[in-house]
Amino acid sequence: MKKKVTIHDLARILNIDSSTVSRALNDSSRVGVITKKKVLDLAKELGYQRNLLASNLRTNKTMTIGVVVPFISRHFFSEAIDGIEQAAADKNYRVIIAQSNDDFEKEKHIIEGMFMSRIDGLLLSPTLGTPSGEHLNIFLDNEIPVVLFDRYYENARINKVIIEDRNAAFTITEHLIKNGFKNLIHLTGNQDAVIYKKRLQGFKEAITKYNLPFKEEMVHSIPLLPDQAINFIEKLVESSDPLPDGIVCANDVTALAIMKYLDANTDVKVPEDMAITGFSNEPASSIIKPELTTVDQHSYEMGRKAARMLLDSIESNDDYLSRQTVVVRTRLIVRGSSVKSSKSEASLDKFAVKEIF
Amino acid sequence: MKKKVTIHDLARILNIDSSTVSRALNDSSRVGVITKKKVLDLAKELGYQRNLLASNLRTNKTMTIGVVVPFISRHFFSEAIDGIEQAAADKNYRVIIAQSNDDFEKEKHIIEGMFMSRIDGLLLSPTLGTPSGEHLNIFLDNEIPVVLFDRYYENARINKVIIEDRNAAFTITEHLIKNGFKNLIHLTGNQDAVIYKKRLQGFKEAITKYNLPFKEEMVHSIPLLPDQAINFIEKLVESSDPLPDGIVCANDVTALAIMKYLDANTDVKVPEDMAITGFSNEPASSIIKPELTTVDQHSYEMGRKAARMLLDSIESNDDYLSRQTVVVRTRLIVRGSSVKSSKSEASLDKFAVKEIF
DNA sequence: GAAATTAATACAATCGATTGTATATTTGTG
DNA sequence: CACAAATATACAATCGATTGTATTAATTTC
Repeated sequence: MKKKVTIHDLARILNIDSSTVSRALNDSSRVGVITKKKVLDLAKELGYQRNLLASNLRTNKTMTIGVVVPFISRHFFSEAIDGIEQAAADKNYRVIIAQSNDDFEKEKHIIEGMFMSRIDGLLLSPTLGTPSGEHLNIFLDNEIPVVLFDRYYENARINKVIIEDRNAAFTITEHLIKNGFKNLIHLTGNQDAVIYKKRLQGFKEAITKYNLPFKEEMVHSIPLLPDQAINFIEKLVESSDPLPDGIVCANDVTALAIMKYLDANTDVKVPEDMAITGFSNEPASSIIKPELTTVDQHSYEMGRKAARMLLDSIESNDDYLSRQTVVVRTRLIVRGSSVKSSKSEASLDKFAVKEIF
Repeated sequence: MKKKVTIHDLARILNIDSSTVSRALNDSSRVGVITKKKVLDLAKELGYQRNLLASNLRTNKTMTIGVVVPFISRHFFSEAIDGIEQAAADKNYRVIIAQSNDDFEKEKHIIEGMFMSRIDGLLLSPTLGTPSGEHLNIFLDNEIPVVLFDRYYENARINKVIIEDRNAAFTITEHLIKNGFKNLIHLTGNQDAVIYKKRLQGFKEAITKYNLPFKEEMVHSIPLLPDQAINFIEKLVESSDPLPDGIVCANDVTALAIMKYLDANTDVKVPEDMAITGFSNEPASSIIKPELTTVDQHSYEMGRKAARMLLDSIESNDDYLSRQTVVVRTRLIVRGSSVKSSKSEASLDKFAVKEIF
């Protein structure tokens, strides 16, 4: 690897001190216009690029925030990242992104790496099933701002931007009940994850509110991935008699997998025989037929809010300790998978959207 | 922000020199076991974390590679990133990811930032429609390895990992022709982008080979995004009489949008009245009904290969100049959108998969 | 036991940029 | 013109870690 151009090279060539070069490059008023021009011209000519390692080391600031999410490919997260990048760009911060693949050890490793790289702040949507965020202590102990988004730890005193999972799950379940589906089950994920716990609560509350019988067997907890969902629905169809007339899934990918399975391998029609709902509004949920009723989480907004909160924390070291939680509104998106075509609510506003809070 | 623990803090407390602390932390044989243990224990106790800015500055190595893609949410890219991360982890390299949103200025900005952060190598899938990679010169001039993947510049002497776009497009078009679709059109993107140019070539070659008439009107070039595709198909259905009986789309998202549109707003049935094919095998392409015939690009493999190539370049400074191009095999995935259910090829192997190259 | 090795640690320079202080030069003021 | 103020630049320390060289202490060898 070749030696890169440094301010010292520029200084030597121009016969001036490197401090003057540095100030010229930073457009300081302490350098004369002629010298400044000479420096800038030469820098351009030689392709000088500031060494951020040196610069950041000296200034103790990297103007960089780290973002760690479970899967960058999930629509929710990639949209959120768009929002984060927007907010960061507004304040001239760089963003570095990494994914944990929902693997706690990987998350820990990434976070340590980011700490060692001295990022100015961290945005994290943590691995599911990790009840406490102790690995974040390097950041917290060193007073480097951290903001969690979407996923979070129930008791940790960390800034966060979240949705009202309980409420959203309540509303989507209520929607099913009002549309005549009364024999519901709930497909949920790891109950150590707050978001799934809350969604289950919402489901249960809706059942209870409408005086339907709640039984533990109505709740099935599995890793919320497509193949697991297929295993689940396969067994359900074989064994369960009568079948439930509605499944409230805690995410979209499982809902989609179930719909695909039912269509390809059974006579069960969605929504006539069974309604299906998801959670997150992945793009594929409006590709499938019938389209999937789901909850939109305003991912872009959420990312932007979380980033703003983080940047505020970074720039005002003082009130950093005032931990806050921002709750982002969600939207129920009613689509074909949950309304029998004859139904009134359905025909009236087939693609109804309802803000939940 | 609090002062972070440094090797000098550890040195002062233990009454030894910071160089000894450094060597102890790096498990050098030049430090006695007792001292080593004392250092390690204290480091743990105080939560010491190496400052990579300082370390990398001194060693002139960051053990980090940068990855820049147009959209991290596209299945192809996120899978490729998985492959990259795997290959990098094998060699203890960190990966930082950024997305250009297919915006050249943003890409340039990101790349400059990565250069200033002194990454050891760059993996890039560049913005479409930028015919030359001059902004990569900072890297090339400084002999920092760059590997392009999927998208590339036609004439640049840069290592790359690509697919045989022409061949793949030829095969998918040929597949349509063999299945009785002979009045085909091609929906393509920006012709400054090599990949789309090659796909068009492949389309044209197949048409020619089977002695079908080729007319320029058969090719439609638009920004390959869903809403643009809907505009296109809307006008096509209105104006064109007779309609083509097949559309070869240069990517999946436009193919999906077209299928959705036809199903919701017209009587045109896929594939009976019109076959549709895509390119890239996005997850939604197997969610839609009928499922979408498309080309799989072995994205994970491609990412891994590209990363390996990059890491090899990084670790052997000598033969860096031997530019090479690796071509990854593609697979034709035949699904429902291109085979009339009565057709023989269809019934024989409905979900046929064919390696192309 | 004295000289020669080896082991363990200290000293000091360095990576590239920033920044407070000092110095030299120019300009302005009465 | 002499002195103060402003301008332009140089000097030197610093950020935190690494690393070549020097020094001291401990061990081995004959």
